[in-house]
Amino acid sequence: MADLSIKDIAEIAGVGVSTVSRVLNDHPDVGAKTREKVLQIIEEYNYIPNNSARNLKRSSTNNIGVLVKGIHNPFFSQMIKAVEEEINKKDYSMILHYNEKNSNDIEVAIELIKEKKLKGLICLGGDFDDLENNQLLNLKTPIVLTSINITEEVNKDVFSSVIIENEVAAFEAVDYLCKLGHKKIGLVSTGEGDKNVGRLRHEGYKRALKANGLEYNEDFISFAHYTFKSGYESMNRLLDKDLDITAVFVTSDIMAIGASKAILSRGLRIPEDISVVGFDGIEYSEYFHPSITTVKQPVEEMGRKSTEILFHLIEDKKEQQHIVFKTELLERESCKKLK
Amino acid sequence: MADLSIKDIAEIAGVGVSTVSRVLNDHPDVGAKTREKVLQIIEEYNYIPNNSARNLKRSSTNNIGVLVKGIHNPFFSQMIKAVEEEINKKDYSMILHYNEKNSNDIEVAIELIKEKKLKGLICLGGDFDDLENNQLLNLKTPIVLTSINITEEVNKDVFSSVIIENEVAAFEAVDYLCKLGHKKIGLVSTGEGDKNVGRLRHEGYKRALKANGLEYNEDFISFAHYTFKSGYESMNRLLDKDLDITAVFVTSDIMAIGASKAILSRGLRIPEDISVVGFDGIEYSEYFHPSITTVKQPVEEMGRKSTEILFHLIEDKKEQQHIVFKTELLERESCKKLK
DNA sequence: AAAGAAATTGGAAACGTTTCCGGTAACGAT
DNA sequence: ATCGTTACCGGAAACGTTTCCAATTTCTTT
Repeated sequence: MADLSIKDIAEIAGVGVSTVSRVLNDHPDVGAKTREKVLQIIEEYNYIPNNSARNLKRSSTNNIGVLVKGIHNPFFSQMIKAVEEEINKKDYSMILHYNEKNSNDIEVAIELIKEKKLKGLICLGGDFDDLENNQLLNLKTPIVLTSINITEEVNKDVFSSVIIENEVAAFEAVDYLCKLGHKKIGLVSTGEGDKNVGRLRHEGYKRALKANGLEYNEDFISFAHYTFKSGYESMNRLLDKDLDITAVFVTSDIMAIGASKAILSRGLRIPEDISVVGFDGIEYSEYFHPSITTVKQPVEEMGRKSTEILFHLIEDKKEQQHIVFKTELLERESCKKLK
Repeated sequence: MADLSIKDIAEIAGVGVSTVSRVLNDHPDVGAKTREKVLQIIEEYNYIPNNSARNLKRSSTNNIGVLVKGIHNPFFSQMIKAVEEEINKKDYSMILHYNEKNSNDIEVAIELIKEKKLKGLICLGGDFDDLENNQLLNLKTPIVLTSINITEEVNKDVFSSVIIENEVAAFEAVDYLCKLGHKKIGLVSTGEGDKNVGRLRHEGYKRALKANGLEYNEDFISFAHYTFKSGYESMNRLLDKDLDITAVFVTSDIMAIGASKAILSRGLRIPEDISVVGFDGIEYSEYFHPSITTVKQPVEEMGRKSTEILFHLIEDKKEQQHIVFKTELLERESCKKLK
């Protein structure tokens, strides 16, 4: 049978449609007995309100967009999962969209918001810096940037954000290697084009070297992007230089796994010959052999918090929030103390 | 400014709203010049039709549901990506939903379809066997099961499916080990509760042993579910039995990585002491060290095909399709020939 | 040129909600 | 009994489309 409408329910319950609507939306002025009866009929006939009609009338949807740059990174898969769970609890729908590597994230976001009439958007990774004439601002849709570094101070009034202390975290990681006695520490990191988290991790590396009286040398840097393969190749380029590095900091776990593979494939040992520290704390790094010491981001928490902020923005129209999470260095098998 | 409506466009273009609607929907009977003019106005004013109104009128949505069991498996992440791309090309929206480990997949599917008024559903993994009184049938929403084995013949009229030859693929994997001279081959596989692909891979293992004159022995079997950790633990249980196995077939790559980690952590070598064959062909198995020989599923193709079938079902109301893909054994570093 | 057919167009109803507005009922106070 | 207040409720308009139907224009055919 065709779906029941609110009119049918009203008729069955012997009340007006507006009354049913009020019950449905928890509006106050409806008598207790009437409310009870209507609720019972709804239950009995398994009535589900038509969302399209609702959305049309309310001129908005229940759609939350999630825009992801770099699906292949399990770090984001995990985050998506957490986000989905939160969204689902509140009876919104998650519309997932993956961004190509070279797409203009801002443009895609705008189009997505307009086209799907999104009520809010969460962006996982990507670049949202070059905001021209407040395109995004005047469509008034709340946006949360997660794992994205906002460089322009002014943009903090446009977006909310959830992030970690990338610079500090990287500092701690490299400082850890220094304290273990390493003097020649390589860096495998995302390129200079990366104004986002990659740059900050790079900065942390620099600062840690300096703090430990070591010289920063560009020869020790090799660029990559967020894939196994790129980490592998980048590490190989670094090793080809014969710099006798004893440790390497890699700014993401999947790259760290690629890099580790490169090291091991050459017959070098981890950590005996080269120590490795990764970044992210995905499960993969724990099950690599040897397990990889890494900087763990509280990924689920970050996902949940992002969603929570978004709902605040949507429901209460509060001002933007900027949350910074702490990270934790997980010591595992991939690092060795030099004597 | 508020969004333009079709009425505004009609007015600007000096035509009736129905004409604009016809242009929008590629209906035939509208004159070439009028069509041209309307199109130009639409372009100029950047008009985007209101989807809620559309959906209401059409009494359906553009939402394609994707129901995933086991997000943590990168095999599915990859698949989701492929599916998303296809869905996006056709200007539908993907609504992603993750299923809990112990949820009733059929119930969730039904609820999802009703609640989100889905136009179609793709299920990645899960269990859709115990179909009671055609609950799903009479809501008439096309459903494609991917990587799910349909055991009840009658259900092939209810769902379409995309799958690989699990039994054959597993046979080939184990046969490969046999041909390398292995006599004592362990199996790490999903439990007996798994009526799905796990069972078939288990069957393939059995048949390969038999075909090579080896005895099937339950002692050599250890059960797990699809996580790194479970693969790790399961392998440890197997090794604890001191059966002197020289090879193990693991029915998914993430489990295989966990299992390999267990082997290596004991100081055993791969492949010198134990050979390992995995299943799926995820990228990580290539970057594990040693890289893991595995059965590669054409995951992107499978995702694309699933979506394609779904669109056929939606648009042409064709009959159900059941596609079986071929797999490929990728020989890598984790297997050794016994002399 | 007239008639009929075909192509093109506009008007209006309908989809299922929400919400404004007004109305009735109940009740206490006078 | 009348009035005013409050609580509760129903009718109907409106949201922005699609589509049926009828009307108008254009084209063919004679």
